[in-house]
Amino acid sequence: MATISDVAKLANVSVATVSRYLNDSGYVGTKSRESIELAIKELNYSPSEVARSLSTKQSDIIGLIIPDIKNPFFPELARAVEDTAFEYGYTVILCNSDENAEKEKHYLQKLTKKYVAGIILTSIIEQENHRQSVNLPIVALDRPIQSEIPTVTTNNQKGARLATEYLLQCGATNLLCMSGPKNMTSSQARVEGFKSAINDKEMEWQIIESPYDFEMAEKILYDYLKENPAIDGIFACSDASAIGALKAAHRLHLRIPEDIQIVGFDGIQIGNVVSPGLTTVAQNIYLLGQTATRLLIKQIEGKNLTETSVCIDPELIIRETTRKERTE
Amino acid sequence: MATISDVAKLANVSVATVSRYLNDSGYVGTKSRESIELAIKELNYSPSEVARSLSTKQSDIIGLIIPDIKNPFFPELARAVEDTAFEYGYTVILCNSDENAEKEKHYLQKLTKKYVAGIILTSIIEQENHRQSVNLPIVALDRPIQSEIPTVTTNNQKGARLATEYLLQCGATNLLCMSGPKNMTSSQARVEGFKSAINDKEMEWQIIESPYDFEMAEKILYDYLKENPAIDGIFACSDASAIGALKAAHRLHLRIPEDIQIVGFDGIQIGNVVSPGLTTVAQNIYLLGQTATRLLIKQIEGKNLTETSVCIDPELIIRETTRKERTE
DNA sequence: TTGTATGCGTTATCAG
DNA sequence: CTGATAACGCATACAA
Repeated sequence: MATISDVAKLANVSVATVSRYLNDSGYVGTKSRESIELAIKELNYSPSEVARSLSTKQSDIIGLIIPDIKNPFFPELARAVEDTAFEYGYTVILCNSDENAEKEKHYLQKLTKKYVAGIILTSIIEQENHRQSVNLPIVALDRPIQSEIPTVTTNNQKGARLATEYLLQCGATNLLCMSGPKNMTSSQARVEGFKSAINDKEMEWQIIESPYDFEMAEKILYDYLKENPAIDGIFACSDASAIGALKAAHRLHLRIPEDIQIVGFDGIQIGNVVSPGLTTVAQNIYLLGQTATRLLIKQIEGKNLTETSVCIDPELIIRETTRKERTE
Repeated sequence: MATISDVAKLANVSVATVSRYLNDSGYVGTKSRESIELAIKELNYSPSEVARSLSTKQSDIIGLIIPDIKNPFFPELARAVEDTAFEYGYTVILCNSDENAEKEKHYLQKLTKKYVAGIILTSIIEQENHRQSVNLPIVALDRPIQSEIPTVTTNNQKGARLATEYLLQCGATNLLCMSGPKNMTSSQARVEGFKSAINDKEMEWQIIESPYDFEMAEKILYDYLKENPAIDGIFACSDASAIGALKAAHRLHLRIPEDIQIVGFDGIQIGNVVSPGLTTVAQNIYLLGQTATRLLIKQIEGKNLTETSVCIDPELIIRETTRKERTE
């Protein structure tokens, strides 16, 4: 690996000049420029980012901390982040926190030691004072952390309301809301949305908690539906649990959507391959990741943020787990 | 951020001693040790990995280059890599190459500039001399690159043979093999496996090419099945195309598995949520990633490899897109 | 057992 | 416009 001083020697100039050329900071004469360019070609030189980092105390690495890339929501998000990072010349380190506070902290520290330029965080830890422990640009994704930290989220409440209202329009009269883990603010917001749609309507409804996991959801719902056969509409706070519900309903020989209707939340691809196709409130996952990354890079590059937080509207995608809307 | 010399000062020793303590290389007296430990606590010191990298010309970063994290095969793989890396104290940079040679090269160079410790590569570029262009530990994953580079793959041929033989046992008599892109060696191997199972049996069979993509596969197969209604068994070289085939068959009102049977390849999660559940040749994706990472780390740490390449057997998972095997 | 000095590859300051 | 040179934070050979 050739170094900057190799280039300098070959080009008969000083390293300072080469450095100036590389970063086009300051002047560099035409002659010098030419010989430098030649030397760089000659030596196939390319600057060491590590040395550069040490000097500038910055790198072009972005840390992305998510719960689990296997969770079907995150690949698309990660992809959006990586694409956007790539576009701006950054590179991303992937960290799976498993919703585990210890692991999350570990990564936060590790990333700091690497002089990463900034961090995108999908965190469960809400009470923790992240900004204090790491003195870096951060943006919270999908789940808000603290008021001071820029956040990109979906309008969960609105989405949930949309879903629930649609379910009612489609004739459901006895609703079940499958919430996510209680400590997730996004799940809380979705439950709120559900309630706001029910509002004061006189009808049967109930809420149960279920993890965002196919199999767990299936198990829980199988038992629950057996005990509560009157339920004819389900709003699940995630597509994962919606699909679990779908399977449970199948096992109970319930016809979908005739006997029971289901609406999910997230808009992950699987919802479209399952049959019947899952009606769901789709988050704009790609936009979410892209926006977060752009917000982060703006911070990194010192531009002050005009918008400190952004909330993206989800969209109801109607497929086959709901009946046709009645347009009387 | 405290530095090593801050610690040295506070502990009343030299930086060299602190450094020795940190890496426990060389001697360090009990007294020094104690005061150093104290100072480190005091200052909440933690060494800069960047400076360390510059000095040692090594880092604890592993580069992972894959086609697309959105492709449902890769999240699990990436997770395995990350888990294993984490276990050994490494960290991973995620790169999506989009099967694009330019992008792949770009990342290869970029990673080199970062002094990454090694690279795990799922490459399409077979003719390229990777090892030459980057002088780093590399291991090829899923798809072999060059003979000299350690490779971790699934036994594709064997898996495909298994699948095809099973299809025959289940009574299929007119087979279609949906291959992947021609230039993928893994797809080639699977086609070979298919052929070897057919061997000299007198029967109808044909091969068509289809990308590993739900929608494309569905489109292609819809047209094809319409023209060739006699086909009663499909071996798809990927679960993605198998699922596409499933949807196409649905649209044509073919009953599965009564009218047409399908076996996929990969063992991605979606295969289990789709209905009917997809019979498939499951790769041990996690083991694949874990093995590759271990192999890489061994190289990085200078241990010579006893096994330069490993080939993992896949497993036939029987679900509902095939009929019961006839045990006459 | 410990400290000094030098190098790792860049950037950046400050004289020329 | 250009060139020394200190600094970035750490590792390490060599002395002491």
